[in-house]
Amino acid sequence: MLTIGEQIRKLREDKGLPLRKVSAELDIDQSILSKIERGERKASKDQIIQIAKIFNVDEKELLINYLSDKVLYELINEDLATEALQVAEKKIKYYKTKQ
Amino acid sequence: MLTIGEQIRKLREDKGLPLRKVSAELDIDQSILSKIERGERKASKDQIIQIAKIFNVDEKELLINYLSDKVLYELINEDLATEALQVAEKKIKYYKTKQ
DNA sequence: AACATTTAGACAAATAATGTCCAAAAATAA
DNA sequence: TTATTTTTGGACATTATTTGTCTAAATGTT
Repeated sequence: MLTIGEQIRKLREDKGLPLRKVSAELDIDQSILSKIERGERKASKDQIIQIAKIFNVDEKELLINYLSDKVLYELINEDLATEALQVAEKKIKYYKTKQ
Repeated sequence: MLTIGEQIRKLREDKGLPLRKVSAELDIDQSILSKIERGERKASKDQIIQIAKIFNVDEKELLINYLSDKVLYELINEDLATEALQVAEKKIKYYKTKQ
């Protein structure tokens, strides 16, 4: 189970690319990409989509990892995280059927 | 199934209190509380805890509703919301056992 | 009508997000 | 070891978001 940052680093290292190359494609400074990979900064949704393209991997899978990390980040310091997630699931289902 | 805002409004109206009174206790303008109740603004965690005290209701229950709403808000426009939530649950469990 | 309550929106201040740039540290190659 | 490349840390700037005040308009109540 990898964080989105770890997954990006793995994709990059598996191709033997330096931060410089990938960050150039993303049009951001390499230090930002370094921070994203180490979880010190968050990527944007657009950046994740671009990364999926760059490494030719399934966009959905990457986005799911990205989104679940965002949720994790929001709840990780909460005692009631598990309970909140379960209620969130019910709510999501409820509002999805409503739409 | 009420949003945290709807729940707060219900608590307040059941006691017949005007926004003015409750917002004074929370030390915010009444227009802010009005917006919180209608989901136009987000409350802070501290405000939720204070609201639980003001209305003498279970703090945990209110916090779970608050946190799940925050998650919902983050995912409601995402096609992959359900999938992300399920992965988030696995991750939470994983990181909880690690700690 | 008079009064109380709620809502809308312009505005301001504080905080968070997002990036650049450069130098230091670490890893790799010669 | 020295040189080179890559990665990381942090100061700084800019922009966006959050969080609030204030006032006036809208709505509800007596």
